[in-house]
Amino acid sequence: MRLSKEQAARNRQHIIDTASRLCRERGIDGVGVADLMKEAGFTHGGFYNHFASKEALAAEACGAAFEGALSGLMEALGQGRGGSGAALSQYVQQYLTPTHRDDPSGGCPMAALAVDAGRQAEEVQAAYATGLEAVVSVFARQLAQQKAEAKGGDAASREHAMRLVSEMVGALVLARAVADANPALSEEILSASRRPFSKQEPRARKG
Amino acid sequence: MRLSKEQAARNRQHIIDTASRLCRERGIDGVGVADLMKEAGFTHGGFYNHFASKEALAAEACGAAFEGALSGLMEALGQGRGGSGAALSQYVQQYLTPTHRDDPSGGCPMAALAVDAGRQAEEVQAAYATGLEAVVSVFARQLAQQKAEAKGGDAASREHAMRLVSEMVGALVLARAVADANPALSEEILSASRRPFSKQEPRARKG
DNA sequence: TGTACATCAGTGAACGCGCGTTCACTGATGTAC
DNA sequence: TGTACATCAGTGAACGCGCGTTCACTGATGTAC
Repeated sequence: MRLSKEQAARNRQHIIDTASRLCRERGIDGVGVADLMKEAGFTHGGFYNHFASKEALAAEACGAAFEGALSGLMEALGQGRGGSGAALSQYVQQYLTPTHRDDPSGGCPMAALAVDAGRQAEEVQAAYATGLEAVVSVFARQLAQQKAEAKGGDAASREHAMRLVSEMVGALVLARAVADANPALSEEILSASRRPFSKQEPRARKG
Repeated sequence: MRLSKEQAARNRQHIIDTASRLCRERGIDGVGVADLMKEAGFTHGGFYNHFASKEALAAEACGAAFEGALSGLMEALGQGRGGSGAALSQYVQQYLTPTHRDDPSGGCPMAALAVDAGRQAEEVQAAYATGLEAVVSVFARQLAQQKAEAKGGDAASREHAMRLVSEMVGALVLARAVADANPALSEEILSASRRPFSKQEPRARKG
């Protein structure tokens, strides 16, 4: 039953990617080793051939989720039309949609793992912190570029990036929290934060 | 061993309050029925004399956490000095402190239960949604009052409230996620969102 | 008001179940000669 | 290049443990007469 090194490495990565999705959907403590391995197409005994512990896997899964999110972010910013400002606007608008809200397993790890990470061991938290720092710095660079284009200087871009990321993550997390129980409120939360980035989405008429 | 109705009701409330703290700290799935009852000073068997299920308890605990948070919010807004704007500013600044960050069990349920609520049954999510709606409407009323004082009209106060709550919750949740692994980043997240509400906290000098 | 009995909050043992982890085993791959 | 053996990814049973929930029991409270 021994596999080639290449196949073993591919299987290992497949387990990490599966965990990355499942953990975002159900939370780290909501994913059992047996569950995970079954979902990945294996029996659970082989888990410890790849990982020292569930915690070690969780840290790798968290890192993998951020890798995916970052490459998505870079791609979105790279192909933006009409200047860097437009690209960021488009990214933020797409982030704050019901589609993203309803897809935690494929969506933003900052939002899906936020509360979890604070309760996990430092190994997981470190992966989260590295990913968050990377996202913030990409946002800051983009905002600085945008401000330079607008001849406004790059002052405080990092602080601006922090606040923007906080609002995006907060809105997504709150929208998810009430999505089933109060869909109208959930949609309202998303659109409130989305509107400032949209030229086609005017504020609802005053009652 | 039968207790008076009053004592039984007090014990029940004590269990709910204990659960409210523990769930915010460890997450709903992180609190066992036996754990909880022991922490409250009872043996675990009696749990089902008070609650139909752990889920029912979780919903009551979530509701109780929001009750406490709301009364804290009302109190803070009621005793604000220098107009309603100052009171809200003070509340937001205190919300975004390391002290609050490091006290999830006594702190904001929106932040502590956000990701959890999205994964829980509708009973819990409904309690969360009710609480969130109440917080947002208190914020909106306060912002409307503040804008009226500044003769700016009350336009879009609710939308403004939504965005503010999203940013506050996002910042707190992100700050907690990286508090151990990257304390400097954690503090930076809080101060970025806190500064606009503070007159005494100027932006750090440009590098 | 006094007595007899039903109620029910709390106790602690027990239930089946799934958890993370360990283990002996299999057999194709990788390596030493 | 060919043979002999060590390696190790995957299997599936088993481990101790804690989970949510149920149960028979206790005895003071609440109630009916």
